[in-house]
Amino acid sequence: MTIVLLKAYDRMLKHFGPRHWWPAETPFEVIVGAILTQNTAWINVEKAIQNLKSARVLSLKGLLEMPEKNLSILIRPSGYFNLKAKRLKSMVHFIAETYDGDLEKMSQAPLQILRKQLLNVYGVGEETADSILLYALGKPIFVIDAYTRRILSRHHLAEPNMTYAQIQHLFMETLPTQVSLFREYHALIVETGKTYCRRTPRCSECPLFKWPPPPA
DNA sequence: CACCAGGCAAGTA
DNA sequence: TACTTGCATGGT
Repeated sequence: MTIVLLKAYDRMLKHFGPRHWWPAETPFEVIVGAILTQNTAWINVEKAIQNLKSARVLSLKGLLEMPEKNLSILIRPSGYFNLKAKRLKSMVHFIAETYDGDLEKMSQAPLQILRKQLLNVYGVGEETADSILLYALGKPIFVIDAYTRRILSRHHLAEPNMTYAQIQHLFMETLPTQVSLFREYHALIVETGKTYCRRTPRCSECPLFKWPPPPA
């Protein structure tokens, strides 16, 4: 499995080049984006983020002070706006209360402690928690998303009914524990997924096509 | 027009 | 534990 995953990485890297993810200017923006992108096309998240920037509230203090109702109007383009406004509020309250609003301080905490705390925040599940840990806080944990599942499944490397933890272990017990690798690998999976592995795929042009084991 | 996009929580059995 | 459903905009 080690060779298989590293080979897949090489192919995607050669095809797309380094991604330098996550597409955000600050760690705080990563956290906001991680919540806004839940089951949502990134293009719509960009519009919501831009609205927050234009309103000059894309900061912990800005979101803390803004009424939830106003916030929901700004993030409207990202969909589920009432729900996500509540989730963003929960997140900034958690950071303010637990780490004094200091992401630098937050990133000093141990990975497993942080992960449990994040999963305890309303609106944060495993993927969102791990995205924040890896891309905002620099913690070595591998992010599993819909594209990861779909790509592995189509190449017969995993069953569709495997749990998040099982897929995550597959990567983390196989790859060297390195933040830069985990970041780049997941970024390449998303790029490959977006371009070639949607529900209606373009397998023949995918960098992982005709590579063992091939898609059905 | 129908379908889908980088999930999650709450409800049901 | 293992499903099902609501949440919502914008692009194809």
